[in-house]
Amino acid sequence: MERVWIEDLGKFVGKEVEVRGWLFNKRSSGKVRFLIVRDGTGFLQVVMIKNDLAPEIFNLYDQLTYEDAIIVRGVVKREKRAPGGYELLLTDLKIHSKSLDTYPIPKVRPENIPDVGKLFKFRHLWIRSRKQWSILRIRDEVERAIHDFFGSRKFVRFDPPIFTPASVEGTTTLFPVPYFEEGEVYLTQSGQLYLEAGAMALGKVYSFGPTFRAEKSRTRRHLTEFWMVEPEVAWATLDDIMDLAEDLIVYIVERVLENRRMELEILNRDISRLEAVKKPFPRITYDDAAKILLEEKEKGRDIDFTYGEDFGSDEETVISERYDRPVMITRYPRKIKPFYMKPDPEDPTKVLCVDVIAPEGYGEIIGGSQREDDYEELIRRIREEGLPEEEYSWYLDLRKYGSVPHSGFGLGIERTVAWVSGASHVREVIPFARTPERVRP
RNA sequence: GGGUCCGUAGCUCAACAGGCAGAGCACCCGGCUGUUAACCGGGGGGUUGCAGGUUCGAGUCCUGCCGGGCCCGCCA
Repeated sequence: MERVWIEDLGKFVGKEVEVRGWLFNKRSSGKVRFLIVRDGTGFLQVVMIKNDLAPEIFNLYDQLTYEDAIIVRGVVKREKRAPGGYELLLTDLKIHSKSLDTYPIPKVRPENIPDVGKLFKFRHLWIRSRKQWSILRIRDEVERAIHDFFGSRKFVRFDPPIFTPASVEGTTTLFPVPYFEEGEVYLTQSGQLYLEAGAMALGKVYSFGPTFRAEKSRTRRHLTEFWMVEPEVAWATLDDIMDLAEDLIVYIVERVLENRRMELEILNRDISRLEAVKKPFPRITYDDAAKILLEEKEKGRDIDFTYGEDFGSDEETVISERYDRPVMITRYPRKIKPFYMKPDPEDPTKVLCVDVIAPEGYGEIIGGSQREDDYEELIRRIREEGLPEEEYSWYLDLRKYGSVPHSGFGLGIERTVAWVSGASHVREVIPFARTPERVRP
């Protein structure tokens, strides 16, 4: 008999197969009993009919409790009444191992679902639930889409170091790590400076990996450990990478709609909001965005924004509400952006940068820029920021030996997955979230 | 760093103005031949986060401590 995964059951209609998994739920109406079995690839209704089964098998039902590991055999049937469209008419059942205690997470009643925050102490079990299962499968699809996107455009994956001696963005906080005679190094906040070196060597590169920020940010959009994808392209201008960012986001959303529709439905995601994500995205400047905020303020909305400062998350939401797709905001004031961004030749008080704000209040998912490629100008900026010049000597070499225009951006995986899946908090979209107050489990 | 809310059964929550600590789910027992996070009947389950105070009497009021949630700033 063939052992199959639930996601492949459609290929075995009429055949007797074996499924190995865990008991997700059970119900009985006497002589007909139902098991919901999950095996990681899906959820399956299993039917036990008293007259068709030996009593010692039929009665095993009474022993079953949540999350027992079980092995079921039966005949696959197409069945409208079954969730998922297929069910298994049981012929044999084995309890591989019993749950030793009451399962700590209620799974049956929607009104009994604890606050998301409280569930994190059970994260190792919580990921077995339908919604978390769906979110993690969407995350996988997003990540896979990203690799396929860059692969098809012949970008070379370039893995920057995790241990770094200096900060990319001097203002944010770093996690120090003891490092032999060196004393202290830091966990990376961004691979960008290394990616710029990679772009000069390999043309089009991207990195995909974890980054760390020791910010005590307690919001639904922050983690201390999060994943980023960062492309960097030689000879690319700001407009070039804005096109790239737009294509990437559209592709990610398309792929999720194509391959993870069932999961979106389990999450009650409004799919029409995702279907609206098509090219072109609106492109506005910082000054345009500031005007929008001013208009909204005149309409009586409570907006606390001063021209010249960065947008807060409330302001981002107000701006994004005007559009049904991500909005790209360019040319922020130079003084609120890091040293490596190139000033706008038409207005040197601004830099050639872009933030992409996701719809529905999910906030900034991309930050990118055209990089300063002039040697003298870059030194000047490093000194202006009071950064340790010696640490940047290798970075300056990139401008010394055949400097070219180049641009790149970073896309936050968790914020993107949270937006696409409709999750309320980025902690839900990574298997084991790290926040200032939680590193367990 | 700032603001705000909450700790009662394994989980979610009640308990009016201080007066016998309760319900749903989970768990155990019984019933039901197509259930749809089924349903019906019964049962076991508590140091009310910890320490102190006020009171005839504290889950409830006061003080301190511990733990947690949500929002903002910073950012992706």
